Amino acid sequence: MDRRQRKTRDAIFRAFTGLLSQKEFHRITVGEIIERADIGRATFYAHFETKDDLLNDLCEELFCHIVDTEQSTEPQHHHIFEGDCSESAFLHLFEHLQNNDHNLVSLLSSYNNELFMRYFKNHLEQMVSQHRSLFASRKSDTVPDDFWIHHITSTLSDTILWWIHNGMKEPPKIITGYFFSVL
Amino acid sequence: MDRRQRKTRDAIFRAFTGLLSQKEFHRITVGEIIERADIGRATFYAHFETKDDLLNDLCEELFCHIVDTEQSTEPQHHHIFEGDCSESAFLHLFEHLQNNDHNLVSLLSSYNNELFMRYFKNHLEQMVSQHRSLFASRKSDTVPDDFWIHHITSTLSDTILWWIHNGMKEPPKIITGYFFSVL
DNA sequence: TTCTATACAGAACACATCGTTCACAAACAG
DNA sequence: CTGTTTGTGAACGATGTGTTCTGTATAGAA
Repeated sequence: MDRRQRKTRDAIFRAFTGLLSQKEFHRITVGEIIERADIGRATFYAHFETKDDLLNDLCEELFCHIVDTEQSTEPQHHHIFEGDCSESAFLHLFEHLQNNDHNLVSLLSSYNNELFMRYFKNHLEQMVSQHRSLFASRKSDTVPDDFWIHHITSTLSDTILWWIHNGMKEPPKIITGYFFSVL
Repeated sequence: MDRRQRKTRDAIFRAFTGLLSQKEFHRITVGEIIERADIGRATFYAHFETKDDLLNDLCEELFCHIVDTEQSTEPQHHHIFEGDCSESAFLHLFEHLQNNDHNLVSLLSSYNNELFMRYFKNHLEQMVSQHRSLFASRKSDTVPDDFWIHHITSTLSDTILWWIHNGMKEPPKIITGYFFSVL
């Protein structure tokens, strides 16, 4: 990819995430984005069809990034964590949010938008499904499987949002404990 | 209140809820609303400052309605329900959604918006707080009170949304059962 | 380095939507 | 009937959108 393209694309993303942490998505104008990114109007539309397109691409990028770091750093932590080794995946998620992914946290804490939350929950549901066996013992026989998976995912998502909105005061280990305590 | 005011106000609400079940809030224009409500542009702005204002008022109206019917119909069901009598409040909520409140269900099932969900969750949190004692025995000592209340509320909200998005196939009693099974 | 393709700048454009204004008509209350 | 309130319809400036154009600068290949 052309170096120029990369530069402007990054500039647009930076400007956009900055604005997203300040105001709701639908209150952000293309004019603000290009002013902050210091690019021409036509340039913006050369890269993205609409504002929604930009948001889509940003989501893709953010969650690609999460998956990458999860897979690359998880093995290192496996032997450090002294509990159930499958639980470490979730502990690691909380740690990652606290230490690395300020962009993601900033988006989750501010005016969240529908599309972004959909991406987020999809990602969490994938993760929960992968570790399904971990929760099997906690499941009551009276609820169907799809409801159960949905419930775990929702609880994880709501726990993360509660944590972030309360300033992430609790250390990741404690939050992970909360999460498993209520299941 | 003037009969004319009531008529136009209702016409605006009808047009607005109809449109809300078809498309996202921020894609709805004032032009569409007044065309569907068959009123003049100036009339709309005589009743509501902005589109957001209209949404606000609609939310107020919807949740006032829920509270009214809850309080008026609950006593009749108390002696019919054979389980714990506090659980009947939640059973009743599910029944009410299935039988009476098509407007609310339609809004919850379609493109939901931030403001509307905030109202909804606030209402549920009030309800959960009122019946706090019902959940005390299920609470683990390791989680703090505020997290516990938040978790119950989220679970209730997510259960309702899951139910609606799956076509409300399960009878209210079953769903109430699911809700209490996962706590 | 030189050449060529392509990305960007900057301005102008038509278009849609917003929220306001005003003069006039219709419905209301006493 | 009479004065007041409410709705009508058209027009307005302001703001944002997405496109188009010409000229310039830069990347990457020869």
